Amino acid sequence: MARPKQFDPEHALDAAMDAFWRKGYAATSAQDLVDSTGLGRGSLYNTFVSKHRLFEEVLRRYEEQWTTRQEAILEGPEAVRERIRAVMMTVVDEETAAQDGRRGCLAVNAAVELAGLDADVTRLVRRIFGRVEEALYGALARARRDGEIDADKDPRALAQFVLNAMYGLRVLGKTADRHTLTGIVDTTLAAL
Amino acid sequence: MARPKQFDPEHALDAAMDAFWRKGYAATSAQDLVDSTGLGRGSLYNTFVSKHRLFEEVLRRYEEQWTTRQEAILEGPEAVRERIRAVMMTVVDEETAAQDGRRGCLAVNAAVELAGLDADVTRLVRRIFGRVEEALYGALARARRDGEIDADKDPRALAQFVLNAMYGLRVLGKTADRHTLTGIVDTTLAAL
DNA sequence: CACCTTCTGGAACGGTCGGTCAAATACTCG
DNA sequence: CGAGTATTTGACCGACCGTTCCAGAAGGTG
Repeated sequence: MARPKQFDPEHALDAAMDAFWRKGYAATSAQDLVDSTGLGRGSLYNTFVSKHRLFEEVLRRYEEQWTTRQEAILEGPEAVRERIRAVMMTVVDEETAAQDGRRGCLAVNAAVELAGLDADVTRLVRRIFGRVEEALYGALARARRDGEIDADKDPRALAQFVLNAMYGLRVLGKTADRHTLTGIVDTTLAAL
Repeated sequence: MARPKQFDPEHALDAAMDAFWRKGYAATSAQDLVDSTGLGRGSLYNTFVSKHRLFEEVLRRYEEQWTTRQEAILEGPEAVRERIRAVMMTVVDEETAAQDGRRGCLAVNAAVELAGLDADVTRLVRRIFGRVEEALYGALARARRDGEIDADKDPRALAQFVLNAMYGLRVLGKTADRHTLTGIVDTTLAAL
């Protein structure tokens, strides 16, 4: 019908995600987004409407990618504790791998920066948190039925407990060393 | 020697802390600081040099106030688990009390927004985290000597585990309800 | 009291913010 | 190949950014 886009919107979304992830929402300028995506200002606004809408889209994409990966690990055939160790260790790995700035979890960063101030972001973050909790709950409930987890433990409480520890790692990961973080993972797993 | 200040710098610092706490560093403008402190631009810059220096001063004041309070609770005469429950519940209370925007912990917010990007803030945050960990460690080491905690438990690992859970609460506190948060506190305490 | 220093309030600074727009361009379809 | 439509480019917008500056006010000191 007309001139097609010269860029891949998903690729641009990934570039924008990287920018927001490193610097946060407020500190990432329109110019930063132009630079990181390589798009012109016009194309950027023509495609993504506004900085805010772009950020929402980025969060949705993050949910799609990250949550799906966590769900896949948690639905695996290994022992629950191994599966939960695996998801927790992806967090530790992410935080300690990058030598240049540990950027944490985009959803956690967004929650800390904007929850309560921005209704749309709050809603998106709540959904991401909810999905991960649900995946943990699924794994733990199944493990309890299978006798891997004591019958007197509440899978819902355990799921929230693990989720809490994972998000703690995102915060402590900003300053703590790998040894400390793996120690926390061990202590957390021992409580299941 | 000359004209004395018409305002109390500590009071201004508290007002600035409130502004930074609610909106974060980047999203708080010089105008916001003028409005919240009630100072003129001249007085503000004459006293606090720059937005960045002011934020550092605010973080130091936060450390002084918050850390001291946590240390006081942890040095108390009650059973360790009660003392640790008390510090964790102050977090839960803070997050669920405010109807208008749960602002979290200033140090956690600063860590998530700026650690890795701002060396001065990273250093200050690391010190705050360190002091709280040390206070927890002191309480747990004493409890182990007194037989309140099993001898085969490592007080350092437990201190970091509790610290991690506290910072998780700061994140989850953005979206979770009080019942969920208290449940997490219970599960965490049961692991000591 | 006059002097000197500091503080105060607000105008003003260059720069950047998020966002818009019109002209040039490149594609599809008839 | 010409008409029509959407994308691209980058100049441009008013508002606001963090910061500076200065004229005048207000004390303490001699």
